[in-house]
Amino acid sequence: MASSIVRTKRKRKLCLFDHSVSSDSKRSKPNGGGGATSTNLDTSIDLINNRWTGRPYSERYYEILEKRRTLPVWKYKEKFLQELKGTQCLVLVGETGSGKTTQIPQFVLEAVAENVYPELTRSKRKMMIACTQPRRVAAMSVSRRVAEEMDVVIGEEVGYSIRFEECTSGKTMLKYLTDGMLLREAMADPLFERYNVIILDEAHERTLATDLLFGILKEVLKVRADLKLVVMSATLEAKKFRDYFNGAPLIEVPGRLYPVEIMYTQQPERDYVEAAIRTVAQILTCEAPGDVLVFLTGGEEIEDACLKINREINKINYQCEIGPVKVMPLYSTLPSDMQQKVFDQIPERKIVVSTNIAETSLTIDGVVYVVDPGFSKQKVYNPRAHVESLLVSPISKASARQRSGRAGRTQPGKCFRLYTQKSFHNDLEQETYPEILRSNLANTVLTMKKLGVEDLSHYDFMDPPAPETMMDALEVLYFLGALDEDGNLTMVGEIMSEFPLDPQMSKMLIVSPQYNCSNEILSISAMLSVPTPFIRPRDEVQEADEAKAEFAHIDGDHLTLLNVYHAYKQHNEDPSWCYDNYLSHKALKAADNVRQQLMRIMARLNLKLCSTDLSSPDYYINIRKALLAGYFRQVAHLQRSGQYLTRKEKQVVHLHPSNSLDHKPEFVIYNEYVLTSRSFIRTVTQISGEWLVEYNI
DNA sequence: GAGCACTGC
Repeated sequence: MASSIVRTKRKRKLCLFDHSVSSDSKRSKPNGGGGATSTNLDTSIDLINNRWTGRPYSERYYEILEKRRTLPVWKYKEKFLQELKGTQCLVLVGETGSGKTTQIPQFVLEAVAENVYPELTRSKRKMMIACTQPRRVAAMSVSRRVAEEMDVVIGEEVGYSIRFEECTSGKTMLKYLTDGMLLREAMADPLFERYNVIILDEAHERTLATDLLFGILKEVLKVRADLKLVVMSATLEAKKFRDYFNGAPLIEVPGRLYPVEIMYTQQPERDYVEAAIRTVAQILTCEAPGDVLVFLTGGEEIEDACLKINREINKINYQCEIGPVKVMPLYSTLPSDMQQKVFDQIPERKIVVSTNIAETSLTIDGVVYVVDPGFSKQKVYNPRAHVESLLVSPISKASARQRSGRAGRTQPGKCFRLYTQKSFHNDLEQETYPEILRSNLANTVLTMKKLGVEDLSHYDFMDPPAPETMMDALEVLYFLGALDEDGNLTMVGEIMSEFPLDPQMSKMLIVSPQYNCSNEILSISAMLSVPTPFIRPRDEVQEADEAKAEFAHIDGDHLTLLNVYHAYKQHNEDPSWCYDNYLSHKALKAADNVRQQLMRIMARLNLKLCSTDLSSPDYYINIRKALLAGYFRQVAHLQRSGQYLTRKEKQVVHLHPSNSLDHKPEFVIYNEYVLTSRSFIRTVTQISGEWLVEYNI
């Protein structure tokens, strides 16, 4: 993989964006038919024909139905439907394997169709049920499964809606969607008028979107008697949900997992990675066959641990035969084909060393042993320093239970917790802190304002964020011109809320036509919205850095990213070109996708798509000025000492070594502040001190 | 001269 393949010259520009803009109005419209509800009161009457399609049921339908009936949640069907009769809001606790995600929405759909809840169908509203999921893959795969169970075509009666993909039609009665998507819909439809029942699934995960939906829906229920809400959760925190929703009835459904034996260490471990490796060795030598899942905190740590585990295995193999073993890393930034390997059926015994991704997002069947050192990287927000950072922190009890459950999916298993039982009981928090308490809330506050929340200080959050965090968010929005002195949304704020981006980035996009560089700012925004495209394999560090240098722009990383995007388009999005240049095709494809979405929004808002002439000396100057228009609060100033100070908080920071600058400019804007071995500012671009004057900073 | 858990719009 010689870096000489790279032909793109530094500062090379391309004009790629003269093609016309397509319209964004692809949202499905309800069909004019109105009441799609059947009044068939007895489900057993029509055993031959599918009530939704009128077509005869397939054989497969009956096969699946047999299996569905054995799910724990089926025993609670009548009780659930009955309880829902007397209430607007209901909480259901169902642990892994209860079948709640696939079955409950179907129960609700049937009951509504049979007019069990006349209050819901009194209006002329078309029947529609929403079920939210925190993750896109889940929304998609669960809806596919449910369509199969109902013997209908996906996208017709049952569909899904996720970012970049709408799979619904006028016929759709049951829609799975991400919680973020439902929040987006609420912006245009604040009373959720297209739905009669909303189901918030995986509520225990407490994503930012779910937490916001809690508050909004609680209000909406007051004014919409023809709406019901079902909150589904996997943990005991459900009691908290019940209290929050004014004592809503609570139903508990058992899960279905094989028993998992929990082992604790006698003494606290000093080095959790070392302890994890030792535990794996013990499992291989002392325990019955079965795949092993080890939880660690990050990609680098995982790659390291994989090497060491392999070394251990070689040592053990000297002494005794333990059979073929395969060690596999798993983390989100791992290339997809490598990720896929953990799902392959292989003759060797699998040892998967994974981040939290295997705790909720991915399920690996066949795991019998789980090794849980009790840590994960978590986002924390410091409102004083205005920074989000990642810290290795102890997990919660709920998280520990979820991890151990991964050992009991196909047979009884064992979980080795690398901490003491006492520590589990005394030191671990009950639940992971909800995301809303760990985030910068600028975007959240903008969303709330758009949704019409006027008094943020008295908003009914399940867990209210720190007042400082809210103040900080209000301040950012005020300085960006999204809010006026009274905290009301301005015209600019309205426009900003249309973008699925942080407010700074939305602002930079909105003003970019004034700097005659919206095409370029679109590309940069898209690139900043995806993980870094630069791949740096540990044994090819030098080659990778050389490849990256071919794209480097001496004025800064934002412009380097622009060069990469342009080169990617120039090479027709060729995956092998990406590979040869140490670029992630996955990341670049994602950026291209984001860019298209942003471009459609720009067009819808009549924001001009334009570029400064490539040969003009202002080409890059305009781009840098537009960057500053969004990120003027993230400026660092070079001191005589050679250090940088952030302009606002006066924090000592250092340029991240990954930067592409060839010198230390007096002023830089930065995209990210990262707290690791030192305080770094990452993704930095040089700006001129004179440009700062108009921002009063 | 380091090293970005994981989602989501």
